[in-house]
Amino acid sequence: MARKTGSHSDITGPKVRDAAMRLFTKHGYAGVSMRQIAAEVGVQAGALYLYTPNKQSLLFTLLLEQMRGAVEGLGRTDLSGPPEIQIEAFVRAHFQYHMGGVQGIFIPYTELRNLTPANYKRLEEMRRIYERELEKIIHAGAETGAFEVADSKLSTLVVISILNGVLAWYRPGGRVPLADVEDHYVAVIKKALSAAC
Amino acid sequence: MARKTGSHSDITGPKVRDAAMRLFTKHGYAGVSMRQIAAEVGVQAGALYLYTPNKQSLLFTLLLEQMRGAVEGLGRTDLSGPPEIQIEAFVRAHFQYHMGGVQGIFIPYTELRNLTPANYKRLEEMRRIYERELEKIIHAGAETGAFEVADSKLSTLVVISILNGVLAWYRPGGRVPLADVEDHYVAVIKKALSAAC
DNA sequence: GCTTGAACTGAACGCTCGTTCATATACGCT
DNA sequence: AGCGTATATGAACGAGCGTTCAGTTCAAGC
Repeated sequence: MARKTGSHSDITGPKVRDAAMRLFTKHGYAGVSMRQIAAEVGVQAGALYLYTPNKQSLLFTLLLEQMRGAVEGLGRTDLSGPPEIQIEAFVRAHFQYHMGGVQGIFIPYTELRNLTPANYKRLEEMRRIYERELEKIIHAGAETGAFEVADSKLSTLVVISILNGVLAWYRPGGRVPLADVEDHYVAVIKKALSAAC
Repeated sequence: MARKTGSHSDITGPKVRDAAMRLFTKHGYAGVSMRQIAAEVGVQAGALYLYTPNKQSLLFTLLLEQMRGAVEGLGRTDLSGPPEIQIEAFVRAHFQYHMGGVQGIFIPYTELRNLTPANYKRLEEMRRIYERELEKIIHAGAETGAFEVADSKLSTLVVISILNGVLAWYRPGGRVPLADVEDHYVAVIKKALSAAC
């Protein structure tokens, strides 16, 4: 047996990425073997190497696509107007890209630790771009008095961690619809940045 | 060579737990080998099995101690008074136990996925106790009108994820002292639960 | 000082890992 | 219809995995 009927790289390629994405998300990079990914695709392990030079590169590519998508999504977002409006747009853009993707599969940023130093550095730069955008909003809000934040860098870290925290608990098909969760987070973050009542 | 000079289980035992804790936290359960842990302790891999029946049990024990400590710490906390005071006490208790431990090493709850189903179930029950305590506070606040939350179960999830998010980014010795971070989180969570301004 | 048991070594076990490669088959093109 | 190549198999590689164990050494009690 060798090549299978109906096999095509346009089909198998995405299947490989999907399977890797799903498994990395569920079990973590170190907890997933190439043979597991291959089994999920319905192929032998060796065949994966037609689609990726190695396991590390597979993770890196997926994370890179994710980060690029997030940054691009932010680029398409209208971040004008007063800070309260800007922050809402940011939160909604973050939600839309991170949660609205293909059936809510998103490799957590924790997996960045499994990258080689060189690969890590590359993604870290993209992440910085993303977070810088948020920091600008918060800083502007602090200047105008729209927000009450003692330390805008600290507040940025907190808001980012709040947003990423959704990935840790939200599962599609749960009791609360995603749109409601999004609204809830918009409200929470706006209040968190606002002046105390 | 066999037994080493000055060797004693009272010394090696804690060393094993410390090393495992540190490495599991940094690289994740699947990313750490027994030989790595042994090397960190300064011992051969076989010697670890004097202190744990297997790798899985090592993780389980550590996570169990953590959860038990968290629940006990909460038990020692005075959770009386109005909801705004209660929630502050809860946040501070959470911080004190999760961040104030031995040089800030704390295995993230993400590692729960590496437990066997039986072990997972046991810890999940303890976590439920912990979160139930928070939910009671939020629910009480919603009843009295001290908090403005549309869905107290959802708010509980969000607050828990916010609190656990600290572990993802905070590193001891950073720019902002831990006490300031704690105050910041107290303020953020109180505002997040409060009525909109 | 001798004996006994606790603490550890170092080698080995069977497996699984990531990766390579000779080989085989199905597809696309002429 | 037949050729070339894209797509796969399946066996194999060395390395590392978790775990076991016979053997060795140190420490402590009599």
